[in-house]
Amino acid sequence: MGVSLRDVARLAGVSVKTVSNVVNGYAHVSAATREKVDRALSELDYRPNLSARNLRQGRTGVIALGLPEIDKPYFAELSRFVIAAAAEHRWIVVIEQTDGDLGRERQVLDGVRDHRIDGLILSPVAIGKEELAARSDDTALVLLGERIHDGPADHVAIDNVRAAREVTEHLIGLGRTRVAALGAQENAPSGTSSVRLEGYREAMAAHGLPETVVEVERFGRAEGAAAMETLLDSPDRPDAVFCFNDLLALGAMRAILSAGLRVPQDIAVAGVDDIEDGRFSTPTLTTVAPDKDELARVAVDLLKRRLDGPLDHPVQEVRASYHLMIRESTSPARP
Amino acid sequence: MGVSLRDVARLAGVSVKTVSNVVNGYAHVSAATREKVDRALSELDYRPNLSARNLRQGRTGVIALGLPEIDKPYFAELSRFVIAAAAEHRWIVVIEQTDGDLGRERQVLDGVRDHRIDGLILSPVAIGKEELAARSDDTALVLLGERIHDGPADHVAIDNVRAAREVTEHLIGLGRTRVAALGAQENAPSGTSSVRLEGYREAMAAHGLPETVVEVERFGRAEGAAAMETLLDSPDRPDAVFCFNDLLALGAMRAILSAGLRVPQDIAVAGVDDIEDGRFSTPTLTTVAPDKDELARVAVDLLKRRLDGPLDHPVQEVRASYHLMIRESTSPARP
DNA sequence: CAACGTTGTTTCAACGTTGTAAACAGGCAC
DNA sequence: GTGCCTGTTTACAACGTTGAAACAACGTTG
Repeated sequence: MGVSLRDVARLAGVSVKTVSNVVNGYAHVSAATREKVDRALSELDYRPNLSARNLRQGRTGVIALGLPEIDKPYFAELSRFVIAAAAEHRWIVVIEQTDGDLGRERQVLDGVRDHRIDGLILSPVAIGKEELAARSDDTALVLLGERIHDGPADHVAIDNVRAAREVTEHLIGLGRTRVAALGAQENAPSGTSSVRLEGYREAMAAHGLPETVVEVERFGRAEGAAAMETLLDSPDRPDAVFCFNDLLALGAMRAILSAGLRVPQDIAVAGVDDIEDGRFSTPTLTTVAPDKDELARVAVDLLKRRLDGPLDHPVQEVRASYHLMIRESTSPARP
Repeated sequence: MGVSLRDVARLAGVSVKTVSNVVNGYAHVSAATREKVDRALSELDYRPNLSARNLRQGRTGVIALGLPEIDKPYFAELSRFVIAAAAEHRWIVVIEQTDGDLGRERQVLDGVRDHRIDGLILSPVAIGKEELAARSDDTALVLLGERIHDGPADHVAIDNVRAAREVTEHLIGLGRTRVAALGAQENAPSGTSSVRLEGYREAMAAHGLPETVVEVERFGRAEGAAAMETLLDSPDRPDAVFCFNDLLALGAMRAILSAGLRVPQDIAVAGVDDIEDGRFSTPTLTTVAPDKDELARVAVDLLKRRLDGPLDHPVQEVRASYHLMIRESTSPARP
């Protein structure tokens, strides 16, 4: 193994504990001793063994971030902020991929315990609130995203219902009357889809417009394109589409353009997530932009509070901010 | 803390070591004892404390993946495969972001040691081969990507020179004669840019065509768009552009389309990386598709070999495979 | 000058695990 | 009964660290 406190102590001619005290900045160490120890420390290039420190202190300095897929742009961008926020608390971040699969989500919850990871930020897809509540493990947990509200753990997300309503209102405000929702999911009762669908419905109902809802299996470009194609073939083709995320929207735009139609002139398109692709697509994509930095920061802070504070701290629900980014895909002007 | 071997041993009425033996699948344990212990294990829901195990064994079961930015699609997609490949060896993966910054790359190399991480897969941008060679740390290291060849550590990458030459040949094969290279970098002598530039030059020289090379600061969409705009303004506007990655290419396409020109009719565009965006952009993007799964798998395997094998194992250079994905952005037919 | 507080340093034990070596039981051959 | 395998189980020590407590030296106070 590497250099231990013992080696440093031997070289400096002091006890192991004194070296430990110097390393940890303990106040009552004489200047002379401190200097001796410091010299030995740098001569041997000592690095603390975190496994040992953690064994002693019961903390590992590692948190996990459980996501469906790291290579979906939204999650990749979010990860960036989570890693940065965690670094401010001197945590490093392990990424775990669940593929939105229940078994994998359970594994992540378990694996976190195996590795004595200090806490977990999880973006759940499949797991239910009851199962989370029943979990025996007491590792700190923060939920990220829209899947579970009023659950057994701290939670941070934007107000999806309101955001979805606002996007839909925006599309209606362009004068469109056949506004479709793309991205519903049958088997996700309390998930992302259902809250966004709810917002869409509120807006459509408020304006007395008929609803058109298309379901998808997953939230990818391919699914967005396929779903859009069925919409294009329908007798009452929409003149605007609210896609439940940007990938669906990009796929949908691709399908519209491939069919020889124009965006936004023939069909306006909006999404959610504000991924970078949408800022450079042709046309650029109108979207709901969640404050990802805030989401990440709040999630990490909640974890920190949970770890430092008493275990019976009440569960927190935090709403992060967002704003509507209006771009070419819903531009009223003809570009 | 949680349940320890000691607790299980007490309940089962055996020694701590016997429980350890059962947990680790040691052969010579009588069926009766094994059953007693197993019952106690599941009754208490025992989970090994990896900090302790690691302290004992000198391994942490954690590897790090050092990348410039996790939210660049190429790296996000690569991460997915690295995490999956690592999981097969029961490793978990910490993501470290360097922002392509020398100081951050140094920190990652150091931080890895602090956390006693078993190994590091690094995609270097700024750090030099000399500095890596001089590093005192003996943590296993694998380099990923094109930055450093014949360096002090195992290395895996595709043959970038050849790939770049093939893309350029493909563009020339379309009958284009003013083929520009977009993505050169002044201050990266042995980096991604220079190998791709080399391949471009080889192809252009072989056909006696004049070179046009545009530099960029970074490999993002915005830079691709900006660089393309300068090309569009130039007196001898290119009829094809080989961009050194897909983000540059997507930005470039955006600029071309915004200027009212068509891709590929007026200007054909090709990139490198095969990120998902390029499969759904309008038009879809021709690109060099590295086998990311292979890259990740080889990197992890090299790390594994380095960890298990003797320290003086000779440095390995591995070439991963790739293929040219021809899509609409270089299609000869008029879509 | 005795009792006490402060500062600096050390000793000890413990965190949970596993490798080593040794102890132990049973069966078998002599 | 003794010796010797084989299989099973255990005691002990060690990985590197730090909290608690003890201790030594010294200065202050009544």
